[in-house]
Amino acid sequence: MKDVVSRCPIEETMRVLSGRWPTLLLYYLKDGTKRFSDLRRDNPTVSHRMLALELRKLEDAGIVRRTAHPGYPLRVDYDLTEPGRRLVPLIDALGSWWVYTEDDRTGRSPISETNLDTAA
Amino acid sequence: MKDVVSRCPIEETMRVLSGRWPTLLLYYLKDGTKRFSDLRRDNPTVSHRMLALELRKLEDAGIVRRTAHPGYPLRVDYDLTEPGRRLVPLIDALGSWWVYTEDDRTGRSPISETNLDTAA
DNA sequence: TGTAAATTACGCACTATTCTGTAACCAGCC
DNA sequence: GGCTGGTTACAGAATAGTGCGTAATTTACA
Repeated sequence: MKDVVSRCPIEETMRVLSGRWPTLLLYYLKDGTKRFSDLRRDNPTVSHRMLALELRKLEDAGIVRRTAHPGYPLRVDYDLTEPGRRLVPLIDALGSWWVYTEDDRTGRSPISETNLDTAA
Repeated sequence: MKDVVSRCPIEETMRVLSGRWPTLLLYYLKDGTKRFSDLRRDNPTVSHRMLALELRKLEDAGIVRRTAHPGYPLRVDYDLTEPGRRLVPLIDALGSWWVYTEDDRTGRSPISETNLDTAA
């Protein structure tokens, strides 16, 4: 349980993306810059604490950029970094995979092994 | 915490892939059919309980196929389904993303926003 | 030849660890 | 005092690991 520092990039990636919120936040942030309160509104089920925690995790991972504006009622903007933006289409691809393979996964197609012509 | 049954395919996908083991198992299974004990050998840090649990989760998700051979000593084979195999390159892409964006994520390139020429 | 031990893929109960939410509090400025 | 973003303290829930039990057959060995 220490921290085995797996050199495996897939594991590293999943360490950041695992959980319920990271991909959701990516989803909302791809529209552009958002504030803390915007993100809470976008996703009312995330708690104040979780949002702060997850945003910081994504920031530490270099996926999200945090910009604090000095001044009165505090203002902090969040947006995706370059790497973050490059991640978005990959996440989308996973969503497409889910939709596209639905019949196969749920066993609608009993001969999922034999349709070699459609594969590739 | 009930189960909000998010209709979002990305959330659904992440629900299956989240955690430490699913992508790892996918990684080992892409080589072909493996037995329970093979997978334990491949990844000595996973407990047998976790392995059984995760394999079943992947099976339920339609990503992994379980084939039990009757008779004792018990023998069970695991391999990827069609959807599972289609998932592999997407997972690999995440790994590549991690490696490829490393400099940007870790802040090696202070002008990660301005190198528009290199992007796309 | 008989008995004990190993094998394989688990299930179950118990414990340790981690995650998540609630609530309260803090900061600075109107 | 109110607004915004954030942190801490605590509690309960979810998750993960350890170890034991099980099945029927093979092997080990005296």
